[in-house]
Amino acid sequence: MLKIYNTLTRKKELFQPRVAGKVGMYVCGMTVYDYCHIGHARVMVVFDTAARYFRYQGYELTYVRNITDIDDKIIQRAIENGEDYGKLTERFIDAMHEDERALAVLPPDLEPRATQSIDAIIAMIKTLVDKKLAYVGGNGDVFYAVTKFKDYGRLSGKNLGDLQAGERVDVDMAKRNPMDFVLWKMAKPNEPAWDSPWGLGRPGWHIECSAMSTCCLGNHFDIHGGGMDLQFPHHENEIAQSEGATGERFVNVWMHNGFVRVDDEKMSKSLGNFFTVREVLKQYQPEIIRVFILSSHYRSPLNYAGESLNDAKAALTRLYTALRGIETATNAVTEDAYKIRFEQAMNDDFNTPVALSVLFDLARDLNKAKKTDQQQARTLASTLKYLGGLLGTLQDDPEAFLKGSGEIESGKENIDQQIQARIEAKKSKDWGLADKIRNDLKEQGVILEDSPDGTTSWRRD
RNA sequence: GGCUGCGUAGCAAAAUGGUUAUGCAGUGGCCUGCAAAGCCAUCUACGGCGGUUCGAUUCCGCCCGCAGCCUCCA
Repeated sequence: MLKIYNTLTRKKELFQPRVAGKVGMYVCGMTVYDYCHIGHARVMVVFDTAARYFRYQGYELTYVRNITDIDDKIIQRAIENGEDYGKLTERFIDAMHEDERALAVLPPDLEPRATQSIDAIIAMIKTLVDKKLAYVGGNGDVFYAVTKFKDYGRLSGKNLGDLQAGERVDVDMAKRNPMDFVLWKMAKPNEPAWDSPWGLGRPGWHIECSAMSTCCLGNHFDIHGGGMDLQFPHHENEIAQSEGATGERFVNVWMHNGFVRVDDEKMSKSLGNFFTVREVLKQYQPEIIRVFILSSHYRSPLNYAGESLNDAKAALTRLYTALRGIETATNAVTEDAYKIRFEQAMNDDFNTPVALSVLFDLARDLNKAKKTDQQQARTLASTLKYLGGLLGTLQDDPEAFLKGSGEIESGKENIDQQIQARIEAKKSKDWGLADKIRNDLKEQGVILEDSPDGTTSWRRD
């Protein structure tokens, strides 16, 4: 029985789909004006893992993750670059999809874009204006009147009184209440704009998610996810908009993932302490990043450091080393004991660190079986690969992972030659030469491993 | 200031009212020409002070420290 921590109730709850056997999940995606960093990668990997698990559990899942392709930052970046904003967003959408594929993140079922959802956005704003939940401000922008929504602040545990006491809020005189937020923003000259009942302009950030999620999944759906920082005000505002407009409950379960940190500080664009996915990929194989992300629970902070990536690499190396040289069959019988433990972990609010620990126990068993019982070894290896697959890992050929992908062929040939030379040296008991070859290769980052049968295999350090 | 959440061994990271997490690193052993890998054994814990309890790292209170949100941010 799957339990999920619901931000709304601050408790783990038994997951009960609105419609038996079906799940609708919406996740706030990227604003595409720059490359994805590791924090974005975490959202992608975390919810991809959840999506995979829902499907594994037999649910018919509709997974929606939007793209914010119009907002202030995009416009600003386009101006800085002297680039058409549409060209800019296309570029970064492509880059995002590339990163996603690298991290074995399966595409969501629907990926709506703000600029392609303008009609739905305008319709929702219109409803809100008609219901007097929204008004046109002094500057022509349309605002949501937060005081008209009784539950405002419930998700983030805030109340309007406390918020208004905050002094850092820039009071916009066009608003009636400082906490009111913009639904439709009037265009300045030469800005991208769409026609609306309130004039040429563009949607505010919060409304697009309300419009796109209800469009794709209906007024009321199961799960809404995103980073912790979106809890307030973004998700709070979404609730106000959607429930205000439809009069129905919006979302049953709110899931928020924790941040990636650098030196105990949030990794973010504004702090400038971020590492892009493509940057990290130059140094580490993509699967290492994925395992790094899954090695901590999705709600916990995840500290980014070279050391942590190295840990993930070592962990993954152990698993692939266990799988090395064993035939795995896709339809093979799986070891139920491990499968059960794995599922128990995942059922407990997607506890991937525990799920991974099950894989390590399995690997130990597999290593033992390799020496004694080949049939059992195959079963365990198949189970390991199968369970790993549920986390989106261990699907590579073990040799390919251990030898490093994108290896230069000539490099490989050279290594093979050296290994041959060393085998000859060993045959003539020239240990000095044999050790020299091994050390030379080690300095090139190649580690040799002799088998009892006289053959030698290698892997990258 | 208000509201969330966190504080676990050398590092990372989980669970749990009494019994092995797990990965890396360390130590001893097996294996090996020697290594590596693997296997076996093993050492390092639960921020501080009180309370509840037969018993608390685990529940409660207070304190200290840290982070996040309250402003665009995954």
